Amino acid sequence: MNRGYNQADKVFLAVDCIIFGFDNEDLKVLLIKRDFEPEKGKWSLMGGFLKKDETLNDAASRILFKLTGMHNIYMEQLYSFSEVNRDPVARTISTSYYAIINIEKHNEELIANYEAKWFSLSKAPHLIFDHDEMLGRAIRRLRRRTSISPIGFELLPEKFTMRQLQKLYEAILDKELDKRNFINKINSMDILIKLKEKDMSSSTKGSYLFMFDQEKYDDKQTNNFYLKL
Amino acid sequence: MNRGYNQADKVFLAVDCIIFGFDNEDLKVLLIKRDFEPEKGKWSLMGGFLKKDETLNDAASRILFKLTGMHNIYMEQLYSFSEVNRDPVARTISTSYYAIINIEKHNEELIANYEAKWFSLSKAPHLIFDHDEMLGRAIRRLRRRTSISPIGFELLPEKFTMRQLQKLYEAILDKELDKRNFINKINSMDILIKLKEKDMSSSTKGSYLFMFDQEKYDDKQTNNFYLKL
DNA sequence: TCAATAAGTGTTAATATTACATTTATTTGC
DNA sequence: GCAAATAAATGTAATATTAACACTTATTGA
Repeated sequence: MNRGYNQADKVFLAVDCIIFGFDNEDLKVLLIKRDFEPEKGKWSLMGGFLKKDETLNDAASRILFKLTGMHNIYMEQLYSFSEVNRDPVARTISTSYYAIINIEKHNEELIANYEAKWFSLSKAPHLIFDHDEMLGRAIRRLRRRTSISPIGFELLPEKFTMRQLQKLYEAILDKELDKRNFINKINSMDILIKLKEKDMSSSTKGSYLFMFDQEKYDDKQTNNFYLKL
Repeated sequence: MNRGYNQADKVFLAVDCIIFGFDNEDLKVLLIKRDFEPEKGKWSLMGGFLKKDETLNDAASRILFKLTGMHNIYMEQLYSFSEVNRDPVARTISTSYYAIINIEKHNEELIANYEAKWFSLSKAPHLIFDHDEMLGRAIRRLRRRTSISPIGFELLPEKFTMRQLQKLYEAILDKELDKRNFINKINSMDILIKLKEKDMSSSTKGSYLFMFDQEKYDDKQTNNFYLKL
């Protein structure tokens, strides 16, 4: 019977990735300079087409790997964009994913191939198609995620100082936080392990390094809580 | 150049709708009995294919209208499902939408055509394909939505009692709420207009009827807040 | 040794949330 | 017409959470 399966309604399905990173100062997004038409030379999110035998998640992973050389990147599906003329070449629906990676772990060469660059959110250029909206939604989602699940594991080096973690939250939420209150709240989440080691780079006194307690972190990420910052 | 636009990768894109309603007791979902293969005779979400010249939102509206006879239904895109073999007939990706409607306003005839039925969430049957997962995600999203934007306008009659509103929240959140605290919190949102009229059906004393203040309601819906219940 | 720098640390006040019980208005049955 | 029954309406006190706030400590280098 195959009711409704009309070949004419078939569409291209693309995946576009909003890749976030953190350089200890700003929250950044990785953008590529398109080297093909349409919109050649303009800034864009990294994307690609869904292939016959892969899921959207597979496609997103593949696309992320292509640009960063990294596997097992944290990512989350965001939203599917479907304006009829959003892509001038052919009817294409695009499902956006946001990913968060450790900015130091990506493969520089690959990034250079794509003429990709990290941009602070406040300095990101205008993007092609509806990519600006994709980015906007991703930022909102990321901000909201801070209140229902811990964040940072994917964005920070293995060992980090409390101040680095605070700067990360400040960058994501785009607001300043009180040092003492922040520490108290993070501690009450009980996801950090305080090391004996100190980081001496930022002060003469040195500051203790922390690691995430993987198990507790994963648990909090799965079983949502509520954190007000 | 049309890099990457390979005809072979084109897919069918479907939209499936999770339609919520409220009968003053339970939160319900509207399901249809499939009268076509595959899975003929089984319960399913109402769905359809994205057509050439419409957006996903358009498609969802069209599908909702087909089943309920209603226009301008509140709805929200949820998630796109893309397991390779999720649909046994052809590679089909499905974007799910959840909608909330006033259960008394739908068109009974249309519903009968589809052998559709309202099910309390706790009594919903198993659904075809990945529709159980779609429903699960929709419930979670609806629950979360209660804490960031007001709810009820789409689910209640124009005039309603405070108790009805409370029952609605209790049904959505699946937990009992304290009457006085509930009233205080709802009042602090400042989205209701208290009428002089009373509803006499539920008690001898009668209880005041309320309406939503459309403007304030819309404002709260747009500019999120946080409501803890 | 002192000046400079960032780290580390607790308490109090304000606000928000929860728990909780009595009175009121009206109808109906005696 | 009075009593009983029913659900509505209402406020306060206790507890928990959040926000505001400033001084001491360790260390380096001038």
